[in-house]
Amino acid sequence: MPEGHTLHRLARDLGAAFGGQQVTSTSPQGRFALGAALVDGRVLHGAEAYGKHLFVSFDGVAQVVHVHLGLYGSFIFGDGEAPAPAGALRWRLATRAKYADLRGATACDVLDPPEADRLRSRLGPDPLRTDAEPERAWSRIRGSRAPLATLLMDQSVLAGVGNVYRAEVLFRHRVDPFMQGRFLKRAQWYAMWADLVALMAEGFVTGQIDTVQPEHEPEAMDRPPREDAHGGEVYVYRRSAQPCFVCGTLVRTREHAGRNLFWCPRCQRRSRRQTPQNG
DNA sequence: GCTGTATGCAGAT
DNA sequence: TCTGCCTACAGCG
Repeated sequence: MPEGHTLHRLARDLGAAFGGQQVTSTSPQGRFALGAALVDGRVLHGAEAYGKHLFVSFDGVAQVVHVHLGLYGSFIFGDGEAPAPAGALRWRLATRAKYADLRGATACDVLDPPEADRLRSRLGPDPLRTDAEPERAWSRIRGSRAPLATLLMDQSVLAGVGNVYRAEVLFRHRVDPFMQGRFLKRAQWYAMWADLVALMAEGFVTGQIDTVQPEHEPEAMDRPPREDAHGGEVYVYRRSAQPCFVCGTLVRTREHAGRNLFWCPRCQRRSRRQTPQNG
């Protein structure tokens, strides 16, 4: 479930499991053989997330290992001796006591410091980082004719927000996903930012995306158990054609820039003042 | 066993 | 706007 909170959890877990320890680093699948060998036998110095990107550093090596999970990637942690590698195992970090297996990642490569800087500099502010500057995102949004649904998923505007948090934060602020960025008010943006900071911090702690306020929780009896990968209760994400928890209108979905977008057409109706002159 | 789907993104067109 | 890519799993026949 790789939105930003997942990567920050991963960074924390990698640091806790291997920080300050000498690790073996291998790529049984072979696709990351050179990179894995570069840090094999080194002491893992630390792991840090920027948006959906993970950077792992090692003592005595200037380069960092960069991981992006993409849609399918996962890091699985285990205790004890690692089992014999099976399937497409991109990267394995291990000590005698623990191991971590990376599969399916879009990116797992070695970056030298300038490359890592370049990557980080093209990312917008990350709500889970204390060094984030939400004004940078605002400066991109305020003049933009692109719809908010596009802007919130653009990692150069805002880093770490994915399809679930996008849908949920727009709903929680009753904002029409198709409204152009230039019609969003500054106060609205800062309220959404503060909300993302809080929601994603909670996601970081719990490992779930849970966005529904207690007063909107549906009756437990009426609710099928949720098996979705995001794990928590959400207002609109993947709830198409189900009644909105707030107004009962059926949640809508539409493909937008190659991704599924979900919203409540009543709660997130465009106000007259937000409507562009040309329609 | 096959098909569809998924919390993502880069590169080509 | 499109295609490709990486993996796992549910649902289906």
